[in-house]
Amino acid sequence: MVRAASFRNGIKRGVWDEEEDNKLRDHINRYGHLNWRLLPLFAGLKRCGKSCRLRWVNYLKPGIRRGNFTQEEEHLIMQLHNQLGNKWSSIAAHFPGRTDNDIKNYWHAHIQKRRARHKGAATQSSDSNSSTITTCPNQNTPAENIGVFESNTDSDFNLHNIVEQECYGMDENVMDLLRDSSDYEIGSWSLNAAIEQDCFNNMNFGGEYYGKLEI
DNA sequence: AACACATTCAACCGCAGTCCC
DNA sequence: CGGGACTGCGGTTGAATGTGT
Repeated sequence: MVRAASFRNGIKRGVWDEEEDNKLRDHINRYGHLNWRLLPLFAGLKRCGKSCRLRWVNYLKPGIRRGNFTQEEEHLIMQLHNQLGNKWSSIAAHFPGRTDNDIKNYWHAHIQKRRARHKGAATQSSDSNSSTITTCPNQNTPAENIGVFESNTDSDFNLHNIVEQECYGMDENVMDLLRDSSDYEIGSWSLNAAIEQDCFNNMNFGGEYYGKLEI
């Protein structure tokens, strides 16, 4: 899963081995990293400074947290991404121990792909689904009233359909939040949860797209 | 078992911003 | 002010690993 080690102009590239990690860790623990360009020279590494910095920042620095992201973390990533865009370092600042690279990878590997899947499914389902939604968009409804959501769970119309059909110009991140809800098929709980998390307010979601949702 | 395709994630690349002379 | 050196960031790559056929 890593690039094979190779040399170019005397500089080693690719995967780091344990000995290199130890050299880098020991050197920084002793002397710090005031100058990344000169650091490999003094640490006895055949790497460029950039590579050393990346290795330290993403993997060797104490306190780095690895492993799976929790659902809460994923939701927060989506919220922050909506606010900040692809400012991975700013997003990572909200996750102690997580690196921007980790979050960026997670975003591309999980969240974006899931969206693509959902979009594909939405196209298919909307073709065969004859349900219609009546909304009152553009009512300039205050944000605190946005969450009004009336759902008849006996009908075949539920949050799933709303989200998958993307009928409201709904923000992608909000849709992801709703999709992830355990009672996605019913919807009311997850919408409330999203409201509780201030998703709508934070995402410039209020008023512009939603009035009262009537189904 | 063997192959093909998909996924993951560590690492590289290029660019922009900052600092210093 | 201009230019070079350096750092940090975001986009992208590519090889190992996983999964399906």
